[in-house]
Amino acid sequence: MATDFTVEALKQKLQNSQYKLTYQRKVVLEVFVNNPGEHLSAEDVHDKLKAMDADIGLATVYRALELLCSKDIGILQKIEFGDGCSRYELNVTKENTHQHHHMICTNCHKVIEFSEDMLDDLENDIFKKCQFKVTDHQVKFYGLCKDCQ
Amino acid sequence: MATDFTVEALKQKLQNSQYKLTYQRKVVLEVFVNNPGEHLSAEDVHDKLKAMDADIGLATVYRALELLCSKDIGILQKIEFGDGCSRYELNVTKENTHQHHHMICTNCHKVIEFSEDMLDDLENDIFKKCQFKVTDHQVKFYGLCKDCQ
DNA sequence: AAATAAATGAAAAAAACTATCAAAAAGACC
DNA sequence: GGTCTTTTTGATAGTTTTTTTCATTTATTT
Repeated sequence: MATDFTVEALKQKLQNSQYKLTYQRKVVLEVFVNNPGEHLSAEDVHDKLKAMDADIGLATVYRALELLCSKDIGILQKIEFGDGCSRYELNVTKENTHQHHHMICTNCHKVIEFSEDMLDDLENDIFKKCQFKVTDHQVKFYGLCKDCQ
Repeated sequence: MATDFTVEALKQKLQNSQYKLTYQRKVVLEVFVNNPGEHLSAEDVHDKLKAMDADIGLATVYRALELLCSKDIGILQKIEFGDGCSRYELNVTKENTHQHHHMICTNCHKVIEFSEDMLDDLENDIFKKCQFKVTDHQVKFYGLCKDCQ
């Protein structure tokens, strides 16, 4: 069951939790669908919307991002790269699907994705040793990309 | 070769890069040595210093934290837990040493450490597939701690 | 001890985000 | 369709964290 990023799916999820499907929420999702693989800040989303003649308020962008990241909706995922602002991307995590990791080049600051997970052993180990039930994880690798070595 | 958090080691590293050993940098390091396992924000460090009668400027705390985290010094490590501020801890990462991971309870927001690494296979795989040379990593697990399940 | 280069403190400024509240829009009901 | 109720939005002000500025102080070199 791959995650579905259509407006229909959004509408469904919103209605399941008593939220309304608004133009603003729709176009925020659109920005992510139209810019796959990018890690956008609230400001980035706001700018891209302006460029596509959908000039919605910045506060609304923040509110939409928060909602789309919430446990209820879960269409987006928030990531911290330590560059002073939160960034967001489509949430491709699902029970049976593997998660991807981020590799950050410490020289050119490019962010590359790595789509294998391989953390199942570690998560099982954590549960055995600490009784901590892992539901999600975020992994960042720092190092030198192909071009910067 | 375990990392050494003495003032002598700090002095050495600073001098290697033309930095000066100041009282302020010394006491910032001291706070971390005296509070092992804690993830302190700049504000936290500033407060703890005030409490030990070393009331240095907050801007200086920020500057010391940045320097101690830099590649040149590398005595501290910056972590983002997504709670609105950057946090810092002693950097225990070293070539042959295993890194620890953070587990964050999504219910009570407690942060627990897990001291096994187990990412060598994944890092080797990354190098084979992407020619990305990993030098460091940061792993965060989200889930429910023992008390919150 | 004097010179010089770097670091500090205090305050202002910047940046990212959040709260407020009146006006507008969405969905429900007839 | 139109009306009602509740949610959402936009604009702005406010908060919080972090950075910059610049005159003064401190560390190291000579």
